[in-house]
Amino acid sequence: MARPREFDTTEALNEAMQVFWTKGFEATSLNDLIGAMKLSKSSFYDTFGSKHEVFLAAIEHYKKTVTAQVSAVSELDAPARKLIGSLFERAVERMTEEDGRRGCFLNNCAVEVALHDPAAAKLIGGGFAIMEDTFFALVQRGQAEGEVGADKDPRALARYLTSSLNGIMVMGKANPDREALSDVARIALTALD
Amino acid sequence: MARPREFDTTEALNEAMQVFWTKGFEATSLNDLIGAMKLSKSSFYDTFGSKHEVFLAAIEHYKKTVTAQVSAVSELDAPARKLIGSLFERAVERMTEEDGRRGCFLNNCAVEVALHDPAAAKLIGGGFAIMEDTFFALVQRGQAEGEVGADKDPRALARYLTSSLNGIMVMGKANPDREALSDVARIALTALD
DNA sequence: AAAATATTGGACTAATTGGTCCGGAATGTG
DNA sequence: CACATTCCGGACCAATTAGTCCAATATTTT
Repeated sequence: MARPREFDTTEALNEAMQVFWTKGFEATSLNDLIGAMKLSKSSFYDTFGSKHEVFLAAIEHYKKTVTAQVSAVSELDAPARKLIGSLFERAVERMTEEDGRRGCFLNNCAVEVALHDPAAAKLIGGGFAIMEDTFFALVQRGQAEGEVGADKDPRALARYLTSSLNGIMVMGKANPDREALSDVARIALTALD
Repeated sequence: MARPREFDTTEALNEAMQVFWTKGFEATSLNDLIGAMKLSKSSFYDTFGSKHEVFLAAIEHYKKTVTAQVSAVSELDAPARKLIGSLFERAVERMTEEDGRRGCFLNNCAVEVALHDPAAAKLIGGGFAIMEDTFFALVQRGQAEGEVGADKDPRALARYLTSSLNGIMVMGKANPDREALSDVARIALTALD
């Protein structure tokens, strides 16, 4: 009984991303996917080709939405240093929320598949690059605003911040202790001085 | 044709750990395991019970070997700050080696299964705690030696170092660029000043 | 209303999954 | 040599895996 459908591809991709995000690639089954995406197996293969292709598309989708959203923070009208701080705070906050413990999708993917899936690895690298560029812009602005050490290499700092944020995610998975994570975030930010 | 065997349980566990380390839990099949451990399926179940139990045992094994090995570094007769630096250097080095890209087993496990496998999560948390304690001892020694800021909270610093090291591993998975990782490590260590 | 175009459920593969079980072969002990 | 104990190969299992295919149903266009 095929019902009327105005099918939203990006919405379906979003659902797929959610599943991959919480379960990981290997642990996600076809049934999980078609359940979440609300389409039939036939339509799934007609439209997306394979589990792997959907996975790649989900990573792309993440970049276009979540990462871009983070990236938009850098445009906000506040001291850059404060914005960097709030990004870290927010990460700590989320790792202690039930729903947030999934961490960062890119992070999860990097750890689970980057080694064995070159296509995914490329997309993931691109995602991290966006984060890095976001931090890069913020660091430069922070330097112009005098709240970030002007002598520092902004590119290196951007890399460092990206790495630190991911470190916090990993630690949060094993031990979502807010104070411990806060300690880490606070110290990480002192590198900007 | 059963051959004489003097079966080494911890050696088998070590092989199992290697497989889980490079492939992850989900992607490792029973056949992968019994192949690497060089025992029959029957013996596998007789001796170890299940895939999951072997997984947990592998995490324990990691703690007893690799983590303990790192922990031994703190005993070395060199300035503590230098030892911390060399732990980071070594991590960067390994992430750019073909064989080292697997990263840290605890890190991988934390990201892949901590959310859904409480038993594993507990063991993983314990592993990170060992790392943290190692750094804690080193930081305290560094403070006594005057090479680490005496005003800093050593516990917080230890957490921070553990987190940073894991951040480097994750970044290395997506982009094993030695210079970039070196930048990160160098900046991370400035928090000790 | 008829034809063309989606979209579907679900039957169907072939392979693989983790796991059980047993008959038999090798071993050490008496 | 005989016995108990290990250990193992491989048959077997039910469930699940990703993926294919088609007949049937729904919608859109004519």
